[in-house]
Amino acid sequence: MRERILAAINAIPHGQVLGYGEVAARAGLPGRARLVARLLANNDEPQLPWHRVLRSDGRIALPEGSSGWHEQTQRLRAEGVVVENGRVKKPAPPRDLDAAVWGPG
DNA sequence: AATTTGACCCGTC
DNA sequence: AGACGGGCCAAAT
Repeated sequence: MRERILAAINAIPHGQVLGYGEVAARAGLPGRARLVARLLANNDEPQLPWHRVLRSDGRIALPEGSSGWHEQTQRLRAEGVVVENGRVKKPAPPRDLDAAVWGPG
């Protein structure tokens, strides 16, 4: 299942972000958000786009001021994501409502 | 083995 | 927006 979660995180498109819960759900593990967090805390894959994973509030999960916090903030900004005061604005919502309902197509 | 801890989430107030 | 309680599960004490 670990690979499942890693795959879900790897599946996050550039410039888009996802919540732990959503990642867990996409990985087939609804309610196991903490498990995702655990994996990231023990992330072995250096290329893993962990910076695209946020809290459901759109806030960065790491404590503000910590190196990881800066890391995630910078990486997100590098992808065009607007980060302010440790929180992400508009957590990459679908542009079209139809697309959200009917899927990306 | 019991309790605490941790990159969390949801409903409710 | 923020605070509370309940759920979830594996590692660390």
